[in-house]
Amino acid sequence: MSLRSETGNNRLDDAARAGWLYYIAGNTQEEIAAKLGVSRQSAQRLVSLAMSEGLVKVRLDHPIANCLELAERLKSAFALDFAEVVPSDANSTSTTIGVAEAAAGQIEKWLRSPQPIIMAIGTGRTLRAAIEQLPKMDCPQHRIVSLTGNITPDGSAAYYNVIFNLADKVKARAFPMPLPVFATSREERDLLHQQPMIRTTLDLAAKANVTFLGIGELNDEAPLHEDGFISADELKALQKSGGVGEIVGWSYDREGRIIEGMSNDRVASAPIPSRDKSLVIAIAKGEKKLPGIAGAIKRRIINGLITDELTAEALLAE
Amino acid sequence: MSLRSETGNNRLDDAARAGWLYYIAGNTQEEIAAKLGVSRQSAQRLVSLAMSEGLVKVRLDHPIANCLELAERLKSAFALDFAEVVPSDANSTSTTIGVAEAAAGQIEKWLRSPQPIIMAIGTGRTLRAAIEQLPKMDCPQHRIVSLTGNITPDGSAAYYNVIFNLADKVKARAFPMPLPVFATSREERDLLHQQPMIRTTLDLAAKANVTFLGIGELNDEAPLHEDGFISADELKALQKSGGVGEIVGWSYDREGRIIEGMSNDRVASAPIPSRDKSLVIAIAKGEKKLPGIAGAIKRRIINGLITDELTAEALLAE
DNA sequence: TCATGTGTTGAATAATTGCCCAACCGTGTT
DNA sequence: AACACGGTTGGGCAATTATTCAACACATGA
Repeated sequence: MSLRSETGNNRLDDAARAGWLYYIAGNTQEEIAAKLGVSRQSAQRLVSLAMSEGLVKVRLDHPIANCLELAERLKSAFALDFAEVVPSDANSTSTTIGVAEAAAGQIEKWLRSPQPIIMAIGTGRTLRAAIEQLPKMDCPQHRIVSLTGNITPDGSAAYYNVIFNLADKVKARAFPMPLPVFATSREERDLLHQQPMIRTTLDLAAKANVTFLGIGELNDEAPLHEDGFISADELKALQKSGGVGEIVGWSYDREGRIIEGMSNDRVASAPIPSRDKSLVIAIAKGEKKLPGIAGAIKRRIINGLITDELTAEALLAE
Repeated sequence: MSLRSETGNNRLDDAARAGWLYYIAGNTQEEIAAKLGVSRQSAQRLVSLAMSEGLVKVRLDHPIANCLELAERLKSAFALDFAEVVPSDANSTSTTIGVAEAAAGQIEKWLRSPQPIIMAIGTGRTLRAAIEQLPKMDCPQHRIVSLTGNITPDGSAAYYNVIFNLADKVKARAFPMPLPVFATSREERDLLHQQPMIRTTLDLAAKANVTFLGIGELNDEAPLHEDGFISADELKALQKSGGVGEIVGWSYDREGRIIEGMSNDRVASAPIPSRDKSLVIAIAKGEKKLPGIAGAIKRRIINGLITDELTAEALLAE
């Protein structure tokens, strides 16, 4: 089917072909090998390549009773407007597996709307994993706005700022914030926010219909620190003031109170959109994020949550 | 009743859970069995249940996926024994790009067979482009037979008769038809076909294991006319009789019926090999050829097709 | 009560898949 | 020319998954 000696692009093509024959047409790898004219081992490699390159996307479409029930209980216990709970895999240490797929499902659902919507996007590893699960789409009617700056302290683009990936994949208009994630001072931040272009983006963010964001922990592996946005001293200070979690850079304590001063004075992120007029959905799971999630839902910093069974149970046990 | 439906629900629940652990979390069935507290076999059954019940949805996010699906649909809609669809490039006006490479791949695959085969070859621009894509090979075990004469009305070799190019490239024995493409009359054609050497070639063609050929349109740019095989008047007459396409010189209408009389009386080509006992694969794409392709598959003048996405969709839309 | 049909189970086994390794190929460097 | 290197290939084998089969549970209706 394919000639030898061709480029890497062709390799992905073959991988897609193999993946299709395997996962959709149900061929064995031996049959695929025959059809593609390669050895069985190569067919196996192509199939696994299709998977590892994310060409193949698996989604599970069934409301598992326990998860549904947990979601309902979460909604009623914390006055959430939206909750989704996915099964837990006790052994897995991944902080994204499962919730990323579920988040992708939700994001896709919103984007399928023919009515134009404004979707605000936070940042983080979980969100990035979710975006990766999204299929290619064509949604020119929607606008996607970033809640955070996209420039790191060293001047490079922030890796976990995923608005470009998202807008690219779904062909929607993107409104990034061409700002550092943190300004050097409150004054600079306020000044930056005065700029007309930034103003427009901030206004757009405030009008978002739905927001998807992650929750960062503020323990010693806080992503805010690991990614170089705040110093070790600042992290310590935040912890001392009771900081347990962080959303688009805004740190808060276990009661969900935004901490006054410190790094919060410098966050250049947009304010989190209204939880009265729109859905603000956090995607987060895991024991380490528990205090952060608990704080965020307590004061309705968010009003929607995608998490897993274990986390849901822990939240309800409090 | 409630008990029954409850157990059924639980079973599906477990299936969903097992499917989730398997496809999303990447557990082995043994791990799943341990987590769900069932035997490994039961876990396997749950996983396969999740799949067969459609709980698990697999998607392939790559342009090739659509092509493979279209190929399957073509096969089932038109009872084809073979179909391949390549991605369309809407910008390109080439009538060969993509399909030529795919055809080359198929031809190569057949030629790689260690068992001796007989391959019949039609004529045309698309086929020529396909042959050009072929790598050099060494296939003395195979025989390649031309379905058409190789002499133009002016006595020169027909340019789009590609059997020599092909046989040369793959070092197989070639059986051309040392005849004009069209005789001057039915009587002459029949007489020519009586010649022992031609007889042998015709017999060989009838025994072909696989045939590759192109489809010519019968609009005002009909290659049959442009290459000087039929006059403008003859073309008009064919069009008037409903002619929409032509295969190795045989003209047919939109129902795939070979047109009686006219140029068909003079075609010196071999009959198209059996579609019951062998594969007859046409390589054709493009809007202009659409009626020709549609007619040919309708009556199974061919039982295999290599085309592109747009053409495949148009064929299926009829 | 008992045959009967339906559906589930685990053991055994067959089929398929995943992985390691040595060999090989093309490329660039000394 | 010799050589190292990154990447690919197919053989061999171990792990995993699918299927078959006999046994069994259980509801149903005679």
